[in-house]
Amino acid sequence: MQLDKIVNYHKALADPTRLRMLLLLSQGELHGHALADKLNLSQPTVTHHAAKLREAALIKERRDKNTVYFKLNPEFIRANAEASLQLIFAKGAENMENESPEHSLKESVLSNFFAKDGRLRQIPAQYKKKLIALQYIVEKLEPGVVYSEKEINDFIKRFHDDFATIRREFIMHQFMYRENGQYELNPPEMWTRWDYVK
Amino acid sequence: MQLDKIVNYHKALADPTRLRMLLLLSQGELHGHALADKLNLSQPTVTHHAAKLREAALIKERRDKNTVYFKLNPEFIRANAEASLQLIFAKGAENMENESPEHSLKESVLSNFFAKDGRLRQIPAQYKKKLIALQYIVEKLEPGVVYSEKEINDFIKRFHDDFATIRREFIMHQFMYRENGQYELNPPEMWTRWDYVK
DNA sequence: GTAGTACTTAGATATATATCTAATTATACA
DNA sequence: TGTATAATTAGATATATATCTAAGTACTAC
Repeated sequence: MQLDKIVNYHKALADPTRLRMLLLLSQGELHGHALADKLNLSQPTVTHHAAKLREAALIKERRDKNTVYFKLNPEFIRANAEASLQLIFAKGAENMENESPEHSLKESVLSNFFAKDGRLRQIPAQYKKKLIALQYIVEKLEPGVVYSEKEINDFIKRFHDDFATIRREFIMHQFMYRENGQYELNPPEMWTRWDYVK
Repeated sequence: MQLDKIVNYHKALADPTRLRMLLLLSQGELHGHALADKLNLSQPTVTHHAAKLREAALIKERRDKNTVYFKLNPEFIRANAEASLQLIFAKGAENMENESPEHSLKESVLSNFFAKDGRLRQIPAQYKKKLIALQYIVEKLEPGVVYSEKEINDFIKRFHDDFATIRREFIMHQFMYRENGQYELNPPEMWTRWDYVK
């Protein structure tokens, strides 16, 4: 549900400590310990807030030895801000209506094309249904995380053997972008959404 | 403190019920009862959320007989979204530093130019100090409320007898805007801020 | 392997807040 | 003035969450 994502975005920013963290990170990447120092907080507290920011895809992390460095994920921050305004202004009526009717299509695709163990029986041929299935899978990836091609393949294989086709579809419909063998989720605002396809 | 305003903006939007309210209001104004119906909530709950949205200046209210109509305050919503991104991206370092040093100037102006009863002894001649005094006064106005000229005059007279000069300064430094005798606060982002004046 | 460092998880506590019902206030109108 | 309608306030409750300490995990380096 689109609305929840926007709520989570705002929840992530609705805390002075997290805003201060982002402010510090806007000057460059920092590791957890440094953040705890600068913010006068315990390390677990930093972990707690970092998790929230990561869930909302507002920061990225990179591990070097046993130190984790955090940095901003500016595209996602902007994309969410934009999506929030879009939600309030651009859409309006349709939005509310959209949910129940289209919901049923989504549910029928999920129950018809996915087995009980969560695997995709076959790739839907119909465009709209294919998008629903792809989105369902892609949402299981972590936003902000950089995946190698092997990791993406292994991930997709959990759902379907033809990982090459699905990986290509991910790129084609802008669920992910690829840069020299590295894969990363796009912000949901960039995805080709089945519920806008007429 | 700038940071708190941003936090409050995001807190206001960090709740699904309030987002749904804004969504409904994006299609036009509604009264409390109608909102309660559409959202399947009790009226006190609507009052509760409306208060939060009003505090963050995201909605405006208008009373007709004993019915209160709510509508969006789009400029403020956009201004806050913008300010939030500015905070994270544009500024960075200075922001944190800015606070303590400049704080003392603000405090000295407040204690030197304002009497214990809260009235302004005299309008500061120095530009920066004048802005501090004006901002202090203007912050006592409700965001999103439309004031008549008489109301503004009466309001200013609580602080200083020369209401005409101060009213003119409010407009000049973009604290407020005027449209055929109606006055309304501008979003803080539009104010000429003393702490950015070099 | 053992020790050290950085981070995460678990569990406790205090505060905040979303929601409701019941009581109160404000306004209109007969 | 009395009654009806809409809104607000008060008070109760349940849930969420920010923070801490203590214990556990992951990785490095010797």
